[in-house]
Amino acid sequence: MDPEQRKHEVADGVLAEKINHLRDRLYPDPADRPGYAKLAARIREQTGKPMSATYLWELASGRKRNITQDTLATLAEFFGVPPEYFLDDVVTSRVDAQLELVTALRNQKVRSIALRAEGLSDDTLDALLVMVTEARRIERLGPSADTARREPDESG
Amino acid sequence: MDPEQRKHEVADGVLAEKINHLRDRLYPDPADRPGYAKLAARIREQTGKPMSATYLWELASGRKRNITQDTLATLAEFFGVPPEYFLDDVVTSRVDAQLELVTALRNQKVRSIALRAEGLSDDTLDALLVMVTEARRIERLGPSADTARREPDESG
DNA sequence: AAGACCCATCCGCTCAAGCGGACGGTTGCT
DNA sequence: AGCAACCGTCCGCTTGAGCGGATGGGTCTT
Repeated sequence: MDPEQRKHEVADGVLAEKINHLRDRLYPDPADRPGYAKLAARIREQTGKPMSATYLWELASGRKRNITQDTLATLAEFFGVPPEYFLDDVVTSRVDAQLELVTALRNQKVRSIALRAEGLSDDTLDALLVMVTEARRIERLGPSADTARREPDESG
Repeated sequence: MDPEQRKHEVADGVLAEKINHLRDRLYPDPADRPGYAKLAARIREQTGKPMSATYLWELASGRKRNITQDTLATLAEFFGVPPEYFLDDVVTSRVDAQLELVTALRNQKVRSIALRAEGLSDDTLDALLVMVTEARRIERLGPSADTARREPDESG
């Protein structure tokens, strides 16, 4: 199975899967693997922050999922993962889309052009768009990643 | 609490600052800047998730700080930043560098121009820079935020 | 067979996350 | 002057995150 599709269907219970996965990885031997009571006790000892066995089970079984920043930080600290580990979901794709733009804007002159284009009239922007597209053709560059995309928002 | 051994001390206390910073970046013009009531309404419209004006103010003023994953995702989605922005300082500063551009790039056409300008030769970029600057003068727009800045990066 | 543990699961409570509605102050329009 | 709209701020309420303390069932010793 491809791991890209499952993040859509089980987007609700991902947190539970991640906690169980981290517990299994931290205690590979099922014989030595502690239950939620002992695990919560160890989290309390190691991090100094509160953590109850009941709530830990509720999280691991998917009954509760909307955790606060404090709880998230506690789990991340104990399992030795960055806090972002627990919240990478469908938003990741949107970040990727932004990264594409960030790559283009690494050039200082491209940045300047973008900044100075802000606020210009629609007609002027269209004219500039024609120019830059034509310049691309002249310099024998392939079409930009933008040409294929169609985003129907941005009221203005 | 225990203010002794926290590694992300800044990330804890300054959620309020981050929210205010993001609001100021998204609405650079103080005259057009909405209050918490209108801002919350826009968050609701744009994300489809609930968000009250009172709670938004409580967050921005530092009265509440331990937000849940849902609220965090709502804010991140609206402000166009990765959710880690509110957790990690490193991510915060890295994203902040881009936010100024994101403000300008809300316009779809400006985005397209920036994407297509990538890879063009230096001479062509200079020519485009002249054109867009001239267009600004013709349309009676003030100088962009970029014109005053001198950044000594991008050696090549 | 009974005591001592540990397990997953459940019930019910506390308290803060989150919200609705109001208050007084300021700006601007008529 | 009045009204309308918006602002930041406060109060009190509901809801759910998070927890303490049962419960019953399994697996060891003795």
